[in-house]
Amino acid sequence: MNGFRAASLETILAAAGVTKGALYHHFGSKRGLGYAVVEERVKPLVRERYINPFSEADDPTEGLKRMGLRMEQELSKTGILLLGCPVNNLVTEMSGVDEGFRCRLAEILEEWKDTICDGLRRGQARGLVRSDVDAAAVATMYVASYQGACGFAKNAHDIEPFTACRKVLDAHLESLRPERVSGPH
Amino acid sequence: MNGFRAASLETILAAAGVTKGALYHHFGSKRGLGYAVVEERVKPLVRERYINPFSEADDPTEGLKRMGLRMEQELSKTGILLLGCPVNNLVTEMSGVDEGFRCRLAEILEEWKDTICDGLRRGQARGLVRSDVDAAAVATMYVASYQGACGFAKNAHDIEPFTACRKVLDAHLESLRPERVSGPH
DNA sequence: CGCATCATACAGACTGGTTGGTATGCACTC
DNA sequence: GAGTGCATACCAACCAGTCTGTATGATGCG
Repeated sequence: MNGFRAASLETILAAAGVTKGALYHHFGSKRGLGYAVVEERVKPLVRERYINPFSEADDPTEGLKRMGLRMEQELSKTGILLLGCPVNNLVTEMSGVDEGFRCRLAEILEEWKDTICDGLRRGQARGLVRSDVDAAAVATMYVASYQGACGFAKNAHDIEPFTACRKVLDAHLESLRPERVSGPH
Repeated sequence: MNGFRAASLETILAAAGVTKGALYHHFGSKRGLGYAVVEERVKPLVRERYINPFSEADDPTEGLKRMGLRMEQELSKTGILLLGCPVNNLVTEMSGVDEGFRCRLAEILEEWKDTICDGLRRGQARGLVRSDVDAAAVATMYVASYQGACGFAKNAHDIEPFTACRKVLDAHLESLRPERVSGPH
């Protein structure tokens, strides 16, 4: 809710039930704790919740649709909508002021994008996706759009903008499918 | 760079060349200054730079393309990329902790979305846009996607993700055009 | 006109509270 | 007894906001 910098260390300590000594013994600084959270919590979370399920999907088109749906379900949980996407939050707050955060977040976004890109390319090879689509660009667009949609919904205090965005993106995915080469319309 | 809360009042004061007395005389609080900035700077900026040019465009499809291009040009100016989109920045930082900010930002996003929505509907009436597209949803998606693309590019320290995103969105716009009813392929 | 009165528009020192970080000390293990 | 893992008191820095003082200009009045 408060972001990294406005979050009081004392509050974090109290919530975690540890003392300042323990924290500085293990992490060295507030920043060190932040890095660890990104590496050991946020990154695995994105992997497990969005990246891996997409990788395992048979059809990248369906995989992307399910990714959007999954995110919407997550945001629909009580309280989560108001918190927003942790990646988007940290990107906005920290990428301009701390290289350590920026690089760690870039790793997450890149891995996310690359996985989608690979999936689309495999889809192209198997004739599930039109061969003239720029897989990398589409992958970038999907990651960016869903980040933006999270922000929009967060500010609206309403999941509706996210849903609207997802529907348009789902429709767009259909337009990436190859047209039937033969057969009746 | 620092966001609203981490920005020191003293620094703002020094940069603006005014004193604390003057600020508190006119704005009452730091928050009051923030509200004024959103209302009197950010909102007009979004209007003049993105909303109005789109309204004046003849073809909503072309209008949206130019909107993306305009945003990309803006982000390409030295230093701006690292700052990111002020609307996106404030949404992420403030919408969860301050209703005043949230409402003012929601006004901007809504006006932006509504203008695009109206443009698309007029386009539909004139046969420039397929009648089966959900204008409101598409409008929401465009605003959200460009916000997200700004964040992605900001974190990458590179305009490329924005460009990629814009190209896919431009291609998507073409798919919103009605298919030719008659004539040779 | 000349002077008093008052409101506005600041200037800047000051304050109470909070922050991240540190120094010291203690318990426990090897 | 040396080292590790922590607890806690403490600190300097910084913050938004307040308070007092003052310069300036308008207004009223004799």
